[in-house]
Amino acid sequence: MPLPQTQIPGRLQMQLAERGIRMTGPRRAILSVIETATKHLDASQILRKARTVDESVDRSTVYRTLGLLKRQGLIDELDLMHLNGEGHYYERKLGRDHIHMACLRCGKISEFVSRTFESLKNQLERDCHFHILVARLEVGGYCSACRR
Amino acid sequence: MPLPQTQIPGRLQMQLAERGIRMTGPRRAILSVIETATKHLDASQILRKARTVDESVDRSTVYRTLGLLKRQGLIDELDLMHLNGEGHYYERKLGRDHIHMACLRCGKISEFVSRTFESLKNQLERDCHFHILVARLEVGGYCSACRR
DNA sequence: TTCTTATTGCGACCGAGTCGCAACACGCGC
DNA sequence: GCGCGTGTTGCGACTCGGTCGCAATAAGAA
Ligand SMILES: [Mn+2]
Ligand SMILES: [Mn+2]
Ligand SMILES: [Zn+2]
Ligand SMILES: [Zn+2]
Repeated sequence: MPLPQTQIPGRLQMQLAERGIRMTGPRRAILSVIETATKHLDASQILRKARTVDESVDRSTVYRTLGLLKRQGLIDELDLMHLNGEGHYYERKLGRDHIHMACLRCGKISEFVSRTFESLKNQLERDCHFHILVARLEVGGYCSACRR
Repeated sequence: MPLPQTQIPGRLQMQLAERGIRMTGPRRAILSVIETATKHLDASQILRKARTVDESVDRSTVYRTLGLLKRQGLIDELDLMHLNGEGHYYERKLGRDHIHMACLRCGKISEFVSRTFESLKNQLERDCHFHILVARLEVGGYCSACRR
């Protein structure tokens, strides 16, 4: 069996280590895929890419790892308006939340960071006495290019 | 075959009529279920309730009708954080959008109307030149009773 | 190195949602 | 009220995203 390629442990790997969570070959492969992703990936895309690193990774391991990362609050799960089928998309959670806009005509996904969004969440926590762990704002409509 | 029970045509039924969309028995059953719902229903709950009005309604007709109502912008589709399985929930779209909060411990769903949310949407339309047709803000966390 | 325990691959499974098709019924024009 | 064309329906088969139980395996603490 080939050595797992020595790679600088990414942030995700470190964050799991800090929490005392066991690190394995398949996990390293999946984490690196998520960490180096340049767009929102669904589970089957993550699987395919992870397999180019570790041939033997199984579909269920991908789902189990995504479940782990969700529970740890390290990734977000998105619908992106279910533009293509019923699947979900995943992305690393970074400092500030962002809004996702999906164009219903061309399918383009754009992102937007907003101070107002932060205020809205604060208002919610205050007025509703609700402790927010995840907040997902997804919008569907027409992007600047497709709108007329 | 029994006459479809004569019922005052609800708002949804009227809105479809205005748009010149054909009205049928199964549709009337499904619309009335959605219109009289007191909580967020998923497709199988809608089916079950619709069948108490019209025994013969089929699962696929429910999905087709939900698709129609979505395309017409008359209902919203919700994840409610997928607290139970992967299904979606539906509710009539009324005047002002509202936010959904799902308690990850007790499962309670609460709703909240916010002026800030409206401003946020306006800001988005202005700053991103994006024409919003649907906006879904869903929040997961702990409700006032479960938080400590 | 040993030992415990978490994790994995596998295969079978489940449930949500879709689709093609032939039968049906809505509602328009007569 | 009576046809007729077209939109809608029920049905059954299917796809696809995601889950689960289990025996084999590998982490990592001691
Ligand atoms: Mn994003
Ligand atoms: Mn969803
Ligand atoms: Zn577009
Ligand atoms: Zn609660």
